[in-house]
Amino acid sequence: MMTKEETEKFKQELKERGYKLTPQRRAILNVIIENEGRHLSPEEIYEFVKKECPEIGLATVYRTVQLLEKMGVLYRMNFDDGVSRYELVKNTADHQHHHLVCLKCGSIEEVEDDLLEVLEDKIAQKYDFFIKNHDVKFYGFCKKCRK
Amino acid sequence: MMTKEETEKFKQELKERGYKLTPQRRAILNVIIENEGRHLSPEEIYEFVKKECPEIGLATVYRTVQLLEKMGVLYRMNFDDGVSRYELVKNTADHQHHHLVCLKCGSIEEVEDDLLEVLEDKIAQKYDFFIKNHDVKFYGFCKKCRK
DNA sequence: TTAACTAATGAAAATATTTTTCATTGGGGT
DNA sequence: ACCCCAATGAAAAATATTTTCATTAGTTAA
Ligand SMILES: [Zn+2]
Ligand SMILES: [Zn+2]
Ligand SMILES: [Zn+2]
Ligand SMILES: [Zn+2]
Repeated sequence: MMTKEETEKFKQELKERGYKLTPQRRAILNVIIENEGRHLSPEEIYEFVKKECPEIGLATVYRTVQLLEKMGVLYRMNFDDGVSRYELVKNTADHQHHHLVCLKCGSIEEVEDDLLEVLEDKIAQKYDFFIKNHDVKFYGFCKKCRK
Repeated sequence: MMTKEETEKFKQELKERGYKLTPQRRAILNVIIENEGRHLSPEEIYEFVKKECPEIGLATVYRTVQLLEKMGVLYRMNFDDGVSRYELVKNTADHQHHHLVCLKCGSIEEVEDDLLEVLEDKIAQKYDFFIKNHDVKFYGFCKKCRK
């Protein structure tokens, strides 16, 4: 659950862009914060948020995650399972972290280490391409599934 | 256009798995080969292949690219533009190459250098995860769009 | 506090991509 | 040439997402 100060900060950020703080938006952001690390889909967020906000519509969830993405609060990701998934942007790192996707059990693990500076510098030079962010997934088999 | 030998090889690979060589499959693979580097979607493949095979159905294109993916001939990729895109698996490298995606013009450039061995070794150790392949996209601005 | 303005909402319809169904065709082995 | 069953095209269905629209409700300023 967001603290009063966090809610106030969120309200401010919305206001700056001409948006309003609604109970639905607060509830959706709460669900995402409370499930940090889970990479929820709109449908999954909807199921959680209905507990708090039973009258909410799925379209509002879609609209809100898109809004939060535009505001830089969320990242949208695609793990090739047919749905978009969202996670909080960590303001500690300027680039998105990497993901380990298990081909057997589908688990998604986060990788702290970035370690792409060398490669990115090389690419920037060789291809004359300014890199703003990256999307790095490693597919393979997790510890559990290799036993 | 595939040579007679390439077609024969394709037919063999199909046969090994109990599949048949149809004019549709040949035409679809031809389109993909002739557009190497273009990352075509099923709909785009369909438009090309209709010139050769006007009676073909879109469902056959979908079925065929999935078959070719299962056979290890194609990779399916997602550039977040709402469609799947396919490209030939290059049998020179064991891992898929990286892509530079321009956030302005949408162009997709391929990166020869892999340079992920160090990172992958580190991940394999630290996270006890066996890496089979990766999906690496760099988002940013291409040379042309930075002018 | 109230009134006014307009953004946001829920429900339903629409859209877009992909998959499935099913009757028919045709590849490939005999 | 014949048979078997995999493959096909067309249409329907399934799935995820977006849009429409009438109504509700934040926010601001009188
Ligand atoms: Zn696993
Ligand atoms: Zn993550
Ligand atoms: Zn560009
Ligand atoms: Zn490529």
